[in-house]
Amino acid sequence: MNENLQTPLLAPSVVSPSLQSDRAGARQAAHAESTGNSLLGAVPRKEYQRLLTLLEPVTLTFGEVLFEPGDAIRHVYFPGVSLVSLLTLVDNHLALEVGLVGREGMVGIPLALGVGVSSIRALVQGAGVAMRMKSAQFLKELGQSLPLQRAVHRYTHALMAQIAQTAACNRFHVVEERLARWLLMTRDRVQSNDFPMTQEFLSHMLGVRRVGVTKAAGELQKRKLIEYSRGNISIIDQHGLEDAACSCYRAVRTLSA
Amino acid sequence: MNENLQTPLLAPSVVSPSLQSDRAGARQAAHAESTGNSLLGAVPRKEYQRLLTLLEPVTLTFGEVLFEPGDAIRHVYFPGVSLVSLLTLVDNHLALEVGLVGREGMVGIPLALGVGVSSIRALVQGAGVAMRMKSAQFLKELGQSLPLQRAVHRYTHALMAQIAQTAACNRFHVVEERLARWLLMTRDRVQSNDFPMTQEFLSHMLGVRRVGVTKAAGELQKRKLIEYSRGNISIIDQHGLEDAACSCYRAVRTLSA
DNA sequence: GCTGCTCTGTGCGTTGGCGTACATACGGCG
DNA sequence: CGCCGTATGTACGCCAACGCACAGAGCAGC
Repeated sequence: MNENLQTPLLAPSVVSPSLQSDRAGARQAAHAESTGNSLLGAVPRKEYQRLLTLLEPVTLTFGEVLFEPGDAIRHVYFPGVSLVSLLTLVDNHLALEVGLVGREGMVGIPLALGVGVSSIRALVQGAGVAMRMKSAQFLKELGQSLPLQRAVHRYTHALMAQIAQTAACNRFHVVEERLARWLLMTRDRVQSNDFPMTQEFLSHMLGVRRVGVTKAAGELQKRKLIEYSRGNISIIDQHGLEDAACSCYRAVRTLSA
Repeated sequence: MNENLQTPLLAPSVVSPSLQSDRAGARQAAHAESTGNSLLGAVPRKEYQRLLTLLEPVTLTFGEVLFEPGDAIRHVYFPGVSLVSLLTLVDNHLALEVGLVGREGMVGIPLALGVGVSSIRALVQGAGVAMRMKSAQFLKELGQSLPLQRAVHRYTHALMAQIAQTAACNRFHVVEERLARWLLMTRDRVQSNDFPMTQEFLSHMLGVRRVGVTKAAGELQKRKLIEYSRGNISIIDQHGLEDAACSCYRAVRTLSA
């Protein structure tokens, strides 16, 4: 697999007006800035401060695998400016992304459901910072903090909805629509209009051939919705891209709001 | 849509030896017999008795919709000898099954995650009996009973895994393999080798054309794995069918165990 | 400035599933 | 017994995506 995506995804110094008006932005409490994670940001300041003492900042590097199917979950991760893909493996070699976790969520949901073993692969797809907590401590905190429990449960539901929507999307929509959707979802999570991303990598996420991505991306570029070259993609027409994406994009965003 | 499936799915008077040795059977507590639901069966007898007083037996009829996307969840359902499909809708007309709930689970998981609105359609696919509880009472019980909470959480995880696996399955496997898998999963839940089922209906579950099902089912019949005629399907070679199914069948069964 | 690697683009033939249309077969009901 | 509705089967052209193979193109390092 290529390794050219190890460059961290940097938060843009200037956030576009349209991003600021996004629901995700509105939901994020001000005190979340020290972690960058808005799920943690949803708990009251006092408890948040306590959680902070248990959280360890880590740098996630591109291609890093947090869990494989069958692995014990040792830590839960709260991405800041980083991005983690949840992949289902099938037949021991094919992979398909079923979920995308950024600052709005956490990695390690099964633990919150009393299951200590991952059934999917969690792959770092955008390098950057995250906070993590030992599983045992997380469980303890979860038992003591109702707000944390609520936030985690709420996110669990959003993730389930996302996975279900993705399932249907993969069945009914063509590559070009799905690619557009994926780029938009990634953009929402890294809050930047350009990010490192090869077609090879995209092909694994979408579960198609690399040439399928080449064709779809070429078409989007021809229509002046995106630009890309050698592992970097820029969204240049967000609204146009939303029109090019399937309805699943707006559907999932509504559910997560 | 056809209506010939309103015949209740009857539990066979004689359960085959292979079914008895299934993990699902082993997990089911004896006192669950009054509801037929093994999720409820996982809570201790004492609490179970209390839950019983709050549960109302209902008969689910084929084609009945328990929730549509956006609906408030008024009751949670614990199927006995009945079967509920969870469908994701896309573009307002296409539907795809992402989950299948039988006696091993419950319908209305979002409620347990603090979300009172369904994001999917829950469609009765096999008529029969179920128990239901008012949402408010369910939430109250959930807050008071750790064993119930554990059982629900555990099932939530299994359902998520099932949905994720289904997503990949729909992407990578051909209709014939998916059909075989679906028949086996249904069999596990109704605990019978034959059940009413039209190809038209199957096509909606698998998200393919009816003729696609005709072709795949014809092939399976030619190979003497199943038999069918006018809305009834019989599995005549379970092991052969398991070989014909994709690996997802065994994968999901392992996860749910 | 050349070499080498990675990323991207193109060109086959193949295929699984699609949309549509129509043809047969079973079974209940009058 | 014959009719009719539903279930199932067959046929045809079409297309998105497949697997495979190889050709340019940009960037890095020596």
